[in-house]
Amino acid sequence: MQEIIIYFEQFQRLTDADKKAILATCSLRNVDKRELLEDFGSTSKILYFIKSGTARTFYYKDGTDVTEYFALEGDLVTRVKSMLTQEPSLKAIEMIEEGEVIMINTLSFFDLFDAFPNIERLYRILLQNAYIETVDRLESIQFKSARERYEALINEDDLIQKVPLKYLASYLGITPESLSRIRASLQKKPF
Amino acid sequence: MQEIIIYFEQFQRLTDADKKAILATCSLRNVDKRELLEDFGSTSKILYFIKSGTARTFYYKDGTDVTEYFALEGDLVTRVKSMLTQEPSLKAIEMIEEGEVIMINTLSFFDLFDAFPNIERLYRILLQNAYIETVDRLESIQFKSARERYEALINEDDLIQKVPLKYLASYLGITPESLSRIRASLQKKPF
DNA sequence: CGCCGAGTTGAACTGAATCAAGAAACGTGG
DNA sequence: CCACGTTTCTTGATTCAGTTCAACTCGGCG
Repeated sequence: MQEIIIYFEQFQRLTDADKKAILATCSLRNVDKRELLEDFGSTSKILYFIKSGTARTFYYKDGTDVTEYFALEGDLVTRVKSMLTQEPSLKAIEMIEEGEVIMINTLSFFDLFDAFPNIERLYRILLQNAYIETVDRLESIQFKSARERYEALINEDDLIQKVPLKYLASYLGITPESLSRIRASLQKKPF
Repeated sequence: MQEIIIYFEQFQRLTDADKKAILATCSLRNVDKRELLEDFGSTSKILYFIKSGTARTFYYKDGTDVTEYFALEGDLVTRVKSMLTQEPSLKAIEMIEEGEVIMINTLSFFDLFDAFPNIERLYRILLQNAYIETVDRLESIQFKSARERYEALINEDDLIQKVPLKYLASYLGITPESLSRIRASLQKKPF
């Protein structure tokens, strides 16, 4: 489970004791394609790190499936609001491609804060980054056209192209038909 | 400056020592209408609490003035990204109505974290709340019509109705003309 | 007063949604 | 490993919310 330590150390230098404490809150899980990491209605107590595979958080909005977020290899996922408020979530986390995830027990993890200040700092930085990402995404939805948003998305990580189109469409806030047309038009003039 | 303590205690119980430490990082400022609390290009080192008056953060997007956020009486405002990353901001904070603000020196405030765990916790909660608010706003922009967004906005705090229409429009991600039409149509059938 | 920015109203235009139908890809069972 | 049915993706025609551009009105301030 070293992957997660390597990931964390991008943001905050950790001592051996820090690392050991973190690893004690973690466990591994293999997940099949289509399997749910977390189901609707439950309260989030786990933060997932995607070792391999692809996941998404999604929910039903007026009966249609809406993808809120994609987690590719090396990303963290959780149902943020539920994890932060400890209220049941209306969202679920599903594996799009089978893979392996590291599960961080958030309650044990939060308990480390008193004894391990680096870990609390790390957590704060993760939270800040996620926040900034959301603010940026808000701006992009508000002021960019569907096409610009799609282009920005594949530029930032082209792995995302292997995700089924219908999931991508709802993530971008457009219909699958529109996304299909955007793709077709990019084929013709990809500049 | 008790107002800010009262505000904070909604989220985290504070000892007298906590309060004293917080107040030592605060100062007061009277601000005129149209005056900038923070100008473009500077790096954010202050978190503002609006004692009275109204403020907004805004920036120029392709030459047009875009309001990112409104802060009414009893709200906190800052240029989040710049405050968190300590990079210069392309945004500014302006007073829409003259009033009085409490300025929290964030660098001193962050320095309190080691000695005052309650304050670090408080900060984390504030960050979490702001994050959740942003996630909700993202969802509303993505899935609600302009009219629904406007209705939701005035429902949550009708003080916002006294803000000039053009600022409201860009906040909602629509043109002033569209907002004017929405208002006109609500006059006719306000149900 | 008269000007100027803010708000309103109208008409034409456009990006994306909707509805509908066909093509391709996918997986499951024989 | 193929055949069939289901799901996913594409393409077309139409509609609609919101934009753009332009002209006009109103209210406040010098």
